[in-house]
Amino acid sequence: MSEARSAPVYGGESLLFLTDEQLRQGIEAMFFAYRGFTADPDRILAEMAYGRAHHRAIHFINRAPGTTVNNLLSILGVTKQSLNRVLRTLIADGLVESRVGTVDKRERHLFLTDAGRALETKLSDAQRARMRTAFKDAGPEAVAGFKQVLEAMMDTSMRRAYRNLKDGPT
Amino acid sequence: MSEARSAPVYGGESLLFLTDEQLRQGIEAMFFAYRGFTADPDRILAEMAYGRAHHRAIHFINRAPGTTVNNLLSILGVTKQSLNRVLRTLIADGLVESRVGTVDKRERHLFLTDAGRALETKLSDAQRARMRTAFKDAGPEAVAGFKQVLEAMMDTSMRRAYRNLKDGPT
DNA sequence: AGTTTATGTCAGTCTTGTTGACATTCCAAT
DNA sequence: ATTGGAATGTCAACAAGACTGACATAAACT
Repeated sequence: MSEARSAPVYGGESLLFLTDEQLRQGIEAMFFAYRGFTADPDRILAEMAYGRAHHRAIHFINRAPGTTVNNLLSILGVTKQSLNRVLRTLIADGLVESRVGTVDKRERHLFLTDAGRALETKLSDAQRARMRTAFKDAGPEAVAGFKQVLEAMMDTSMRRAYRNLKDGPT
Repeated sequence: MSEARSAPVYGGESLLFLTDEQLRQGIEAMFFAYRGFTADPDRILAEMAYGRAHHRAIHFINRAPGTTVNNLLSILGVTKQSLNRVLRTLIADGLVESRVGTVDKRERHLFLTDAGRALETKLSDAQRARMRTAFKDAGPEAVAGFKQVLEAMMDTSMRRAYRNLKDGPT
């Protein structure tokens, strides 16, 4: 169907993974895989009145308990108004607790309640199950490559945030 | 911050990539990388009156010229109403052409016009540039692993669609 | 002839994002 | 002590893009 398929580019074995066809495959792999990636938690969230935005907030509050709204904002990359709507419902529903900062009282520190942690577990269990299967099927070396490429694909600021969560703040 | 970080799990080198901490990292890597993945075309689309949905339609029409609406529907995983709105504007703007099927006249076969192909090139150039850099930085083996994990993460039906586009229909 | 399929369209709803405007609180510098 | 700016919250309005449900049309199949 595509030209590149019927007429392969000869550029040495080591460069073949940079052909337009290879890059297109990477793009499509990302598209289809991301759908699978979100499918399981989405099903759970649909049963409640929540969406993906709630999941993201819950995930990162669990990951970095006590994080400020501003910090969460920069990780999620949305406006404060958008996040605030999500947080308001989560707080009202008793899944998230917002504590006024002791050092700086303008800041709100966010924590999951027991109910919030329960939902987080339920959601991430579903998501991790798929990730676990994929990791197991592909093997450790593939997983290392997977993370390497994804990290290289991030914006610089997001790579910082990612490494910060991964290795802890320096 | 997390237990798993301060107290690593000893389960043999070959299983360490299946710890909850490793899986969480995979989840976050997907989240942050997907943002980078869509960032460049999103910027271009924002200048026009288009969004990510238009990009997806254009991408797959370009990838499989002459595809039917129904086929595109199953690849994109949206409702016909949702796709129709996007297609209507693309056809009205002269980027996509819809031809009545010769064999089955109920079907509409979709093609990009010259203008549509021009936009497709512009969008995918931006997206491939990032992918190319990421691939080059990570190296061929990492790329192989990247694709392997992503493929394992897809739903079965999406994996079929992906392979179909990748290797051509059997 | 009747049913199913492919497509299109109208109407209404929901989530999640956006901007802009404005209030409150509080730290920090003058 | 006052003023300026930062962090947060809230209101309103809006748009994209997904959804459901209902209905129309034409073509194909049985």
